[in-house]
Amino acid sequence: MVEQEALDDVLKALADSTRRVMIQRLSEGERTVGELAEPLSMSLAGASKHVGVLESAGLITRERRGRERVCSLRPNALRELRDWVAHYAEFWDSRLNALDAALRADNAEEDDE
Amino acid sequence: MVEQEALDDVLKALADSTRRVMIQRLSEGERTVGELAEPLSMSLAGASKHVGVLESAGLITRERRGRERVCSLRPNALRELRDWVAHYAEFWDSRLNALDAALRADNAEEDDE
DNA sequence: TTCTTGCTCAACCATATGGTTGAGCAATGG
DNA sequence: CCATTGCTCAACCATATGGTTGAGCAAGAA
Repeated sequence: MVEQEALDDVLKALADSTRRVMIQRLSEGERTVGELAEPLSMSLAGASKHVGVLESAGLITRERRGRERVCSLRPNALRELRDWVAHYAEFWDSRLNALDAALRADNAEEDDE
Repeated sequence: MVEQEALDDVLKALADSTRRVMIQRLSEGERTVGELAEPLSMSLAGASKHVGVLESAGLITRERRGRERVCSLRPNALRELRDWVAHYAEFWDSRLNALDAALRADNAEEDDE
């Protein structure tokens, strides 16, 4: 059902704030590797590695265009993650609702604040 | 707004299939560390470390009960992750819809299959 | 008390990860 | 042609991660 391997790669790729910043920027539109690297206080080669991680996780694509490499988000790679999280978020929500109810009950009892 | 540090910990914790299995089992109910370790072809100490990672990411709690440590999921730690994913899933979905539309258009043209 | 169970902790090891630099290639500009 | 720009690759380094074993503590059983 769920391809655990792919989910692993996606989660590992996202578990780094540098790469999440890249995803953020790419959600605004295409960016070259250089553009992604620019605000990052890191060498270009370092940024390029991060791009590589995102690419092999299937989260983005890198396309040669002249001498630049243009990156764009790949819709659909996050699907699996979304489904996974949604599954547990459901569970979480029901727990939260139970918690809320309990807290409301407590507050009603105490009749304070 | 979003606590990047916490999100980092949550994503790192989940980016390991062993720990996701633990989450899965815990979603069915409380489990002791030993119970979580049992199906894992790994030493108890190893499993205990994984439990520690989940705990310090805020995803579960570990409570001493007699000589056992009982683990349970902590509702609400996944909230931030869910929100993050939901944000991008929205983006992803709109892209996917565009893709679907494009594909439908292609199929209509080809009028095949 | 003594033995056993359930677990944690510390030390250690191998490999993965995140970063660097330096070399070098391919495309564009002079 | 040659220089410059945009990037990748390989080598290297430090630290983090995932696992092991062995010691040991705390609680329950005998």
